Amino acid sequence: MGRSPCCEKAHTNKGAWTKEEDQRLINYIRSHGEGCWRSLPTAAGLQRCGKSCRLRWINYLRPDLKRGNFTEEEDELIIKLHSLLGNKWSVIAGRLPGRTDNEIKNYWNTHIKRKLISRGIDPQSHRPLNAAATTTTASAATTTTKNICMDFKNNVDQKPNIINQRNNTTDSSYDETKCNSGTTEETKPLEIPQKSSQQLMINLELSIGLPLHTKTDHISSAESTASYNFLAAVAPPQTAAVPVTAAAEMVAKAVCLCWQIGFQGGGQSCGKCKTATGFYRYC
DNA sequence: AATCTTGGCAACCGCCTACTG
DNA sequence: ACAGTAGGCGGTTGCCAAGAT
Repeated sequence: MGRSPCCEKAHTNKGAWTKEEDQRLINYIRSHGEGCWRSLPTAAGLQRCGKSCRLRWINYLRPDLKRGNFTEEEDELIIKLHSLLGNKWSVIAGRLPGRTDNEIKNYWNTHIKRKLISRGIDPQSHRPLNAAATTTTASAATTTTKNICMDFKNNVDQKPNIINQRNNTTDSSYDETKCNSGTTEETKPLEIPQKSSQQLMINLELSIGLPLHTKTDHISSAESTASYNFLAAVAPPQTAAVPVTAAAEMVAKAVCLCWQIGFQGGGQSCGKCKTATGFYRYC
């Protein structure tokens, strides 16, 4: 049983928006800005539900929307982020400037799912299809954690890369042999295999877990570097623009996963993670 | 040419969460 | 502490265009 409707349905239009309605909404938001969606329809002279206005604006009318097909890079980014975050479309959309959660969700359901299946990868678990079939009973959280394969194999020149874990192709499927279990303790020495130039793409591999460090030593160099690579790959432009050394230092100190994974926009830590001593903790 | 099927996408619905009084 | 509310999110639906028969 849900809440009562957010507006009086008897007096609201439904279905496709007309050009006139679009123009009214655009005009109103241009002069008054976003916010207070409940009162917006009345103020703007629209016979629409506030939610509907918000959706229309966010998904279709916003001026910063990127129209057109998704690029191959965007595809791979979505796949990687989905393997990390699951169906957190809004969070994923936050890492793709100009794309909306609805757009990404639709694109996932219509294109990427098929693409992954054709690669032999289960779109939900991001594992090879035959393997996924045996692990479908695992919880979503467990699956997500297990699928996170931190790849510390960084290039000397810090170029981000996606590393194929099966056949040296661009396939991004999960490989048990290169990831440890759901725990995040990185106890084994890090291997640095040779990679071909074709593999120099975006490194979105990330490990999530509690650090085993003290305040002053709470992030390993490997974690730091890998986190930096992830940041550089998926952070918004303003964050990516931070000089390499400065960014690495920031990552080494500010271990706010909300920020690094993308729960926060604008390259900021979430605030809740910061302790009285100025260091950050996982939250 | 007409009908059926399929794919893509915009929009809606219901639930959840954060905020406020 | 609690209830009410608005905003936000993910899942689902329904419409339409394009392709197949």
